[in-house]
Amino acid sequence: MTAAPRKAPTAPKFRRRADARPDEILDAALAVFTEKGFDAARVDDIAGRAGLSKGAVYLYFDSKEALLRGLIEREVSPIAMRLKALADAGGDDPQATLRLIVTMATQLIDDARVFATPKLVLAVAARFPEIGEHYRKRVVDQAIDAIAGLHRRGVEAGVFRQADSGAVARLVMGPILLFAMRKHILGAKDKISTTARAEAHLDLLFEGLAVR
Amino acid sequence: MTAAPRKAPTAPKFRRRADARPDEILDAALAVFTEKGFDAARVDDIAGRAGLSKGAVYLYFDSKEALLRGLIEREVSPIAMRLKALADAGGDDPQATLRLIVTMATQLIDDARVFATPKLVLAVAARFPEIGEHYRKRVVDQAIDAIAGLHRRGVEAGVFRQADSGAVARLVMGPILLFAMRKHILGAKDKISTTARAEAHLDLLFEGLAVR
DNA sequence: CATATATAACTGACCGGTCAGTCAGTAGCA
DNA sequence: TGCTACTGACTGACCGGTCAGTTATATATG
Repeated sequence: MTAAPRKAPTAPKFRRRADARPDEILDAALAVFTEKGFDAARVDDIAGRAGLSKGAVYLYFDSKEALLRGLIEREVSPIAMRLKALADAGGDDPQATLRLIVTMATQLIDDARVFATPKLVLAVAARFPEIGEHYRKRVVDQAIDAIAGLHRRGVEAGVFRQADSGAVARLVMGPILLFAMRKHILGAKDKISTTARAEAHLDLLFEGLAVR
Repeated sequence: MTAAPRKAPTAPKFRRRADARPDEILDAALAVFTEKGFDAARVDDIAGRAGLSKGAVYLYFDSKEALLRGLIEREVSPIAMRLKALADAGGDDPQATLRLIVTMATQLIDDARVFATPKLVLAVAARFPEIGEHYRKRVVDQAIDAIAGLHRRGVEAGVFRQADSGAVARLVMGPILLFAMRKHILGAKDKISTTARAEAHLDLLFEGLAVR
């Protein structure tokens, strides 16, 4: 909250940090948008949390909507990267790769900060359809395609059964998303460990429900 | 939009229908909230769509927020009912019941009107946590519990493999939810038939991915 | 090192538009 | 004639966005 004085006995009212500002403002915007929604969030609140006045925010962003767009934009790339990294990890062993993806995704999405952007996107998508669509194309569909591709390679390699690859992708992602939504959006607080959850998911994923 | 005149050559400016009003207003509210979000929706819009003036809305509801709460309340029960009906259908054959549930749920949620309330809940849950929690307890968790119970009965009957019932429930619901979200919130428009999707889901659900 | 000058970073009071909620009055009905 | 359902103009608060003025820092000068 209060800026640390450097040496002068009187703390300066503000410091010049033009290059760090945009990121600080976006951090604050993500926090406030996530917790109040886009409309209910006041630019004043965002400015306050970033340690600036409202006017300063408008030095870096044209409008409240620009704040939203800039935020989504900044958050999308890292997630897309992470997805790519997950999919590329050990591409020659589809089974092990799938285990890795499920385990990591389960753990990642359990973190409220990681899920903050998806949560925000879900909340604003009705008002800003392009944001929703952009997010789907760059994140959701990338993940789905990666898993579908992984499945196809696994079928060729003889380690996966023949099946609809799209359905496989949904079977991998769906349960993880469902849990995250219950927890981060609908306020559930079950206390199963992420590893236990991933293991149970993987067991069912590979073996199915049928007795044999 | 325009009220149908009953017999008079000049259409009356309004009709006395006090008992039908609340539902009409809630219908309009659901439409406008879903399409614009809670804040961006104007009470004037809702009134207009219901064929009334804004003042009339306040004869039936205390506030905009009361409109939201009344709406969720009204929409929760039917869905809970429907879930109960699905779960109770043919309780002595767990396998067939699961097939039925997946097929029906896949079809139901494909309808934008059916998914309108869940979509709205997801959007407002950040601002009104009790609404999210209420919806989870009365709808989401009911569905999860119903499927988990079904699985346990199936295990006892020897038709399902032993497994974590919670994980089974997520494996049943998750993929359906994921598809609905992509379609209704993120604007995806794939054109797989619902029956094909349900079949692919069921195949994987029962048989899993492992080769045998 | 001290002082003057320039300018970038920032503040906060203010304006204008929007909208939830109110209420005095009007239309339909019995 | 009286009652109920309803209208629509109005109000008051709120908030996005602006801008004249202030403060911190960099640079120039002695």
